[in-house]
Amino acid sequence: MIRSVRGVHDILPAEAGKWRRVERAAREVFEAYGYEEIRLPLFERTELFARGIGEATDIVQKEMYTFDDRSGESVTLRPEATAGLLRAYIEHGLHVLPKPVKLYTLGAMFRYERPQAGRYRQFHQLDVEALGDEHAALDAEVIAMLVELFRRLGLADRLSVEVNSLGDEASGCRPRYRTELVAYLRAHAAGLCEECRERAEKNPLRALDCKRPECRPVLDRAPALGAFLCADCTTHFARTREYLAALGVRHVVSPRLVRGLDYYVRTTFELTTAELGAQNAIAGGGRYDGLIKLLGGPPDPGIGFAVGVERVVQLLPDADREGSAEHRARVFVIPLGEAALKGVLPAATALRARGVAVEVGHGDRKLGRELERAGRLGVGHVVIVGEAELERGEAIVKEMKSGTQRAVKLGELVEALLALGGRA
RNA sequence: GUGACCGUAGCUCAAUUGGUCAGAGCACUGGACUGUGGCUCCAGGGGUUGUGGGUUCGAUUCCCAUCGGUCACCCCA
Repeated sequence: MIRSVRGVHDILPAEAGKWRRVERAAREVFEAYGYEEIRLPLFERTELFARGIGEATDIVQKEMYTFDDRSGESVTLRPEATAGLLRAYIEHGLHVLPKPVKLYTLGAMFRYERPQAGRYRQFHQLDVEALGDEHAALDAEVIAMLVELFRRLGLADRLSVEVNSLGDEASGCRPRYRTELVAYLRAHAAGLCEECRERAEKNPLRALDCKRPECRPVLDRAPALGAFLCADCTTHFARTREYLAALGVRHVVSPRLVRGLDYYVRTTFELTTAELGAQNAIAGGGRYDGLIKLLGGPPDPGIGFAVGVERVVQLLPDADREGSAEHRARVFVIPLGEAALKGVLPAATALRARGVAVEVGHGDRKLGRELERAGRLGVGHVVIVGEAELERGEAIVKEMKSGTQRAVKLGELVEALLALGGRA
């Protein structure tokens, strides 16, 4: 047997309904906020991710699906959507559109990682980016929209919203803080775990998020980023929070919220849940004002987020029997014998053309068996056509729930069933 | 990349210290019920016990390897 590749999963019909719910809700919410869909390639030149995500990040160093195509060019299955979306924004000159340019996309991403709860090699994200506008009101609107998505999915009260400001590379407040933090971590290396001592050199901000209790005393007294923010960043963050309050978005400031990608500046945010084990982040994003320029585009600011669809789906309750039958056949046609089958096919086709889902039996089974199948498929009505009915040019329409049935002329069958409408 | 636990029918799981132990329930197909269902009863199909080696008279059971699953670390959505 040929099995699927490690870390990838089939989404079977029983689960697909939940995915559709999530995707439908996302489209509705994003479009209500003025975002338009953009569809992007699943792979890009490796260089794009190396530059956009950061050479030093784990994603680029050890988690990318990278290979050479037949021309010898190195390409990579996208590990996230932002880099490719910005590439398209630059390549097609979308920056000439009225700002902010609001785009969303959804689909599969790939990372070569060891599978774990909520983390797979092919995973799916909803990705939203608002480009060319740095107003704090936009930061708040983006976060509010994300919360609205989860409210609509009935999950809002199982999530918490964390926000932080990382300062700015350009204004220098983040570099200043990083220098200070590294000095502090080195000075107190004795009180830190080995990993944190490494982080102090590699990625100092991430040390703040260490889960080991022995590191807490040192880390809790580390210099706080907030105190180092420049005047502009301080104001931007304060105003973002004011707008969030005005939008009614409850949130907590989490000084340790330091995202893993190099390009984030100023506002960062995350939606977390206590229900998914170690992979507790369900969505996250932030501002990346220098990234578009870094990728060769105009000096436009940007802010966006990604939602892990697998993690959202895990939080959704299983659809009940009614819900899962939503898209199944609503009418089950049971011909008895070959002649009846041929006689009823035109009506079935006509119904399908009118948007009614129809399942047609093959005419070679016992009526009782077919009714049993119809019952288990959960259809509302069955149409029975036997030889006797065929001779009279009729069919029997039976309502499954009540068991009542009546004869209908074959020529009037389509209209009769359509008239049953939603109750079918 | 590191570690822990796990791998028997499509699914959920049984199989006493290695000795008819390859089974049950659900699901599927057919029959009881010659054209009226969701119940019941009966029967059937389906497994080289993840794969490959090894120990043994004999391995689902013990050992090694490998592949996969799960969870955690690293990191991250």
